[in-house]
Amino acid sequence: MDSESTKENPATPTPASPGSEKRADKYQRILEAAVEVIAENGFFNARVSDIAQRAGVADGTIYLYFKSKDQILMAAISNAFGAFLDLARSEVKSITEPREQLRRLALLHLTSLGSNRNLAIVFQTELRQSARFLAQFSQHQLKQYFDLIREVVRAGQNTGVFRHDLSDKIVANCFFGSLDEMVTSWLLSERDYSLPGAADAVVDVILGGVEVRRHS
Amino acid sequence: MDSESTKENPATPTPASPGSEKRADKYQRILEAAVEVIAENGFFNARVSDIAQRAGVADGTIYLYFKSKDQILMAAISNAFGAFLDLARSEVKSITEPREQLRRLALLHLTSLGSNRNLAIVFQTELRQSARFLAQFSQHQLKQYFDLIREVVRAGQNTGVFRHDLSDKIVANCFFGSLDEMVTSWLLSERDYSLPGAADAVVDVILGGVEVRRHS
Amino acid sequence: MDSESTKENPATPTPASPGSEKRADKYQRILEAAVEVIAENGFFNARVSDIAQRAGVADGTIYLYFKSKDQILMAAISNAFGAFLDLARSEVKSITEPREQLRRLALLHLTSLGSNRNLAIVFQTELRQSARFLAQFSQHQLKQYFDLIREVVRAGQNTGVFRHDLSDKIVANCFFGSLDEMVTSWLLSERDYSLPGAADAVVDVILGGVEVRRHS
Amino acid sequence: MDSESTKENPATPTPASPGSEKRADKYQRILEAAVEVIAENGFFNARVSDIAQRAGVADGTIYLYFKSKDQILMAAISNAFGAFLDLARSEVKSITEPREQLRRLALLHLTSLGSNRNLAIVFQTELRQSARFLAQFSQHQLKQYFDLIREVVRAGQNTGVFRHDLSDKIVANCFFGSLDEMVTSWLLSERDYSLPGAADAVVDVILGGVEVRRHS
DNA sequence: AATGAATGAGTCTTCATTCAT
DNA sequence: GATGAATGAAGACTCATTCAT
Repeated sequence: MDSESTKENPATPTPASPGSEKRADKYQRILEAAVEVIAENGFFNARVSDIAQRAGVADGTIYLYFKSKDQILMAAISNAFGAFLDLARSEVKSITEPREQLRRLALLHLTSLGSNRNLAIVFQTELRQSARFLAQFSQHQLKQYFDLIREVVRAGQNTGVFRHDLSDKIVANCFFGSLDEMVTSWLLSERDYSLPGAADAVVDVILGGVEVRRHS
Repeated sequence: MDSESTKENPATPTPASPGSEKRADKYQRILEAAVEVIAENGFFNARVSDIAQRAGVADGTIYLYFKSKDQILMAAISNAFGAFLDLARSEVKSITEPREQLRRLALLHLTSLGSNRNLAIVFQTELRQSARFLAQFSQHQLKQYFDLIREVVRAGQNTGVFRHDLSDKIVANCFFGSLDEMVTSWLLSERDYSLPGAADAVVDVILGGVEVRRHS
Repeated sequence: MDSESTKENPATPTPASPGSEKRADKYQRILEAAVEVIAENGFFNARVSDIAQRAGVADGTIYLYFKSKDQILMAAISNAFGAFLDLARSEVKSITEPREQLRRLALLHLTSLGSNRNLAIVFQTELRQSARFLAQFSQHQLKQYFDLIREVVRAGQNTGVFRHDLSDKIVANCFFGSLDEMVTSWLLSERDYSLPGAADAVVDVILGGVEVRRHS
Repeated sequence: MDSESTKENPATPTPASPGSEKRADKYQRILEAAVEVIAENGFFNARVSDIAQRAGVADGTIYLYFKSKDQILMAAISNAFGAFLDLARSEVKSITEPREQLRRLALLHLTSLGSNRNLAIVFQTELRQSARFLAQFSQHQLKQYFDLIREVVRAGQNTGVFRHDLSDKIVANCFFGSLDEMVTSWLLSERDYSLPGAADAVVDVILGGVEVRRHS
């Protein structure tokens, strides 16, 4: 995690030299192994040799696909989040009602992370391990997710279903922060309940508020 | 969560032998140095010798006060958060109106972290660096903060000002998650705006919801 | 010691199976690439894959022609020095006057290394990198060069043009050492002067000595 | 031996922080151990852990005294050569006759390296391992030795005992190269003869030349 | 014969921790 | 109690060599 080593573009969803299907397969195996090992030990305590072993390759092979240990985490997160972002965009496009759009996003968010505990751990804990990492990722991909949410919010405001007196940025922060905290809370609990099942409740709070609505 | 606010709180582990004031002073200096160094470099890249230097003590002296590097981080967080928790409890006690109580908590949350950037970094990123740390902290201290929030929520429900159809746990998650995300977002931004100034807006979303209220 | 001069000489180890001209060609290309890469990076920092790339062959192909990285350096030096030795013997044979023979050897020595900087670097620095290499080379090939010089010296002594009170071994050492140092010195300088141009001056010192000759 | 790692000043004859006599002692022990291990294995094949073991310290201790493996070699050579250079200057100052001065320098040169085989190996082989090393060392210390020789030569020319038609630079190269080659040759031989014993013979060649002096 | 992806042994360096002073 | 020199375990990364294709 030298400052030097984080300069490069973290998003390399494809192997350096495309090569055969075998190559792409090995790339994926390493990525998946990395997520597992990192989830179990944390990034700094994860040994490259453990990732190699889990992926079923030799230590040196890792470096045919990734420049450094840092790059593995970057790639794993970029890879997974890129897929999530595509899904999120599809969901939003498939419907037009802003409230329903937020509901779908919440469900996708909780489903995606609720179905892959290791990935959830990496997202909720490792991603934030350093301000540097977070800042980089934030600027590249997380920002796009926030922008998507903010667009939905602004659309809702324009349609007249959402309040105009709220900053779309703050609403997006509340929406994302609430979901994020649900995931963290779920991870730290016994996880004996369904995370996606909480989507409606969260959206209910964000949309409807906590206060009792008086029919004044 | 200023350094001033840490004078006395039950969650702060005291030095092995209470000893003189000098001892307590050195203990504090190490803790403050740790927060600075960790905020600057991240926990894993922070060297114990750097913390010692910043605190103005020898490397070995650190180990007269703390068992390990891990323990320093734990103690620093416990120490600061304990002080915060004391303040939070005072605020809640000082008034009775649940909506105002939430408002005060939000303001305290954002003020505490907004006034000490290093501490904010440690909370938002380093604390979460590993599931291990987070789990420990979560069970011991964060839970008490959540419980405080949940009590306020339930009180509001009992008073009839908050909706009964919401889980206090989920509301607490949304409340905390929203504030938490505001802090993270602020850290990653240029920080050219006042974090406490956003407290009302966040509470407004959580209390009033995003949807336009009809039948007014 | 130009690449031209290496066509045929007995000291060049030939490929395992003589095979086609293509094979011999590839062998030569690897050798030349090795000298270039080693001159640029030093033997230990020269990677076999770099040599392969420079030679336009695959990494593995190197090992069809050479047993190990060490062997490449040995072969490259043997190859080049063998060619030089052939030339040196021809020069000596072509004339009979000992002083002129030494003069021709000096000129050949400085011309050969002065016209191929990479080879000069390999000779002056890489060959001596380890006592192991130097000892091997010294016993096999350099000794023949020294023997040639010593023969000339002894011939001169027998003819009466050279002093009898000097050990031919020490004279050979001085002759070779002087030339050798001229090359090293030239390599480390800006190389803005002609190395062969210094041949006469060196021979002048060795033959005539530094002292002013009285009784003239 | 990265290009980066050779930028720093190679001459650090004293420990980073002076400290006690013990510290200086350990510094010397490491330096001596380094010369031994490097002489036996060559610089690239010498392991830092071997140097540590030979010096009777832990691996990590090496790095309290030297920045890198490279720096150890640099320091060892600088250290030894610096001492030699001081002696050489003393010798030259102690007398005034140029021929005698050269004779003393030759004797010192061969005695110094002839009495410490390991140091001789490091000088004759490791020092030249890379043009980079050689260039650096050459510019800083070896140049001073050459300058000393050249001054003696010029003094001799001014006094009228040495020929005026010779470049002092070339004479110095011949003088040094001859001695240097004597050492190399001695190292590669069985070393069953005395190296200093050859000093007079070498000086005899350089001063008197190989040609028979005719009383024309 | 040629390839080049894969291997895995090898090592420099860091730094948390200890302990003699 | 305080020091800081010393320790030594640990691990990311390189690259000569192999071998299935």
